[in-house]
Amino acid sequence: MSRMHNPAHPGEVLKEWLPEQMTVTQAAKELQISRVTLSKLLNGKAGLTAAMALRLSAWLGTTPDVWLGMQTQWDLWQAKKLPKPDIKPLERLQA
Amino acid sequence: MSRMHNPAHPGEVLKEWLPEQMTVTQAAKELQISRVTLSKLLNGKAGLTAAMALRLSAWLGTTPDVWLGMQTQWDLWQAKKLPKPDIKPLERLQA
DNA sequence: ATATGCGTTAATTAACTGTTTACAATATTA
DNA sequence: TAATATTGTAAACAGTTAATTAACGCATAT
Repeated sequence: MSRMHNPAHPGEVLKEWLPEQMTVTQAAKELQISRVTLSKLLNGKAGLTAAMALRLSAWLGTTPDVWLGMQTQWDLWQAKKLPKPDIKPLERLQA
Repeated sequence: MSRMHNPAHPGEVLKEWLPEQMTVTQAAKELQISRVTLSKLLNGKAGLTAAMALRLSAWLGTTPDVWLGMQTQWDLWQAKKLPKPDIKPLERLQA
């Protein structure tokens, strides 16, 4: 019953972690990635990879799992929107 | 302190869910994917996608999160093996 | 021998991340 | 006002990956 609502894109959440006066350019520099890559992530134009999760955790002092987990939930939500194949549950002999 | 050891590839775990006499060909048919796709997954030659997690959950009666979570842990483990950039923790004013 | 079924590999396609470069629009500052 | 900085976006490129179909080697059965 949990996770019923459209999960936020990890980039949206990341925005809230950036200090008020920190520019995207500066943040990208500290994360040692290109400004374009960070911009796309922040604006939901790219996914959050495992490598990026490690960078964020090192920078922000979180666990990488948090970030990657957000991406996972996002991916699942997107996948659920697609037409689903009609898969018959596996018949187990003697449940 | 958890997840210290090399996590199993989701395909390895999936193997244990297949009934003894079930062939890869038959399982692929029920999952409505090609036999090649399933074979590669089972042998760790491909990752477990969100769409696949939904198929598996429909077929095996689990949550999709379980499968996708395994892939997440696997991805993280692999990413940790790569050379990591030296990222300085973000200086927060007044922690 | 012939055919059928099985699992894996090969080749191809499509999609995606990340980079650099470039450009337009908007802010900031001198 | 004029110069500078920032941002979002796009194009082009390289590298990776999932998925498909075709093809291969191997086994088993007819």
